[in-house]
Amino acid sequence: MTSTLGFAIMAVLARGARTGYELATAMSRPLGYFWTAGHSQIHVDLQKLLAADLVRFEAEHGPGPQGRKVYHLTPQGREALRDWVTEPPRSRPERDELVLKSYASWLADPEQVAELFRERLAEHEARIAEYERQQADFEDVPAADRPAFGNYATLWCGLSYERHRAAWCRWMIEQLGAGS
Amino acid sequence: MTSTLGFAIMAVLARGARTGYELATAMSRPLGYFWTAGHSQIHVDLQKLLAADLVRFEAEHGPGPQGRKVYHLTPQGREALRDWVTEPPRSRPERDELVLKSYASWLADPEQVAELFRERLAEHEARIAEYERQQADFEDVPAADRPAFGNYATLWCGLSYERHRAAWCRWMIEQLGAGS
DNA sequence: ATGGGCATGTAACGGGTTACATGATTCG
DNA sequence: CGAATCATGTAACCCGTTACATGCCCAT
Repeated sequence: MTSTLGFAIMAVLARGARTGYELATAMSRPLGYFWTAGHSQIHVDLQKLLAADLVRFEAEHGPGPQGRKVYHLTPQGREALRDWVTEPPRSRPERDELVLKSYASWLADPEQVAELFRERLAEHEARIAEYERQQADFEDVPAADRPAFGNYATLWCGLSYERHRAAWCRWMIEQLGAGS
Repeated sequence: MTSTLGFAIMAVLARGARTGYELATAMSRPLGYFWTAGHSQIHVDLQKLLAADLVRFEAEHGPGPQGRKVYHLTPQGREALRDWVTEPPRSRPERDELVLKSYASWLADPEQVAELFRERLAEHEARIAEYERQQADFEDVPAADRPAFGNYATLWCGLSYERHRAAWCRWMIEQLGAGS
């Protein structure tokens, strides 16, 4: 059974061949906002994909103890990825530390809690500005059958998420100030 | 080092003494939208909290092979929880399978992808209706030093999140239909 | 020549899920 | 008396993080 990370790797590979190292940088923060992985896990999963013949690699002479390995999707890999896209996602449990903190916030000093949320708000606002810049680089919404559509769709979601988060932070700050 | 689940347990215990079983039901879906855990993990973590003297229990004669154990926070536990609230959250990596699917959606049949998002949209709309009902049960926003404030804050966040998600689903469905 | 970036991997560990194991109480 | 619910716990396994280990290539 291919893990979700396996599909994430294949989703990147569907846009072009990469080394494990390049996959790791593409999937590290702050890029790749929706699936992150360290290089160790990527190498492990690449070997599983290799065993299932969903990816293959061209060995190249280059840096590293074993040289470069440029991975690409096999036709089966592309097919498996396409089939996976339309399957309903297995829902992962929501785990949000900041929401948990808000749940216990009544115990703490409101001013300190407000400070915590002011810091988060600044982060969200910075990300909103960055995503808006990225969105402005698109002249139009790409057509749904072009790879760029995937980029645009995730960007739209990320922007919407950050705005929702920022709004919540503002509401929290307001509430915490109102009691004084 | 207390795990985040440890703090989640303490956050529930701060509202009143519970058994491990009651903690597990309180932290299972669909309740407890922001931190879930199975009973096995809860028992493991309760033993760690016990070792750190952050919680204690009263043994009661009752059901179960070892009887009931009603856990409550110790003063140190309450203090640790209060201190933790105002510490910045260690950010967990964003991992969102649906966003990943949207990133690879250009590979698949638009109508099938649209169907996937219509199903998700229906789920979000159902949750919005439920959360709105719960929100209506509050007459006012509770004061920031009352436990109910924590409930209201998480509910606010959950509602805002579901609306953002629903909006994204609607946008996706629209885009996927536009190409025909 | 040496330091930083490129590059591939393994090992140890922690947290979480699922399955397994056990048994008391309560209600019909 | 049997089933559902309440209740506690262990074991196997998976996934991910962090740390460790190695070594090439290129620019200064």
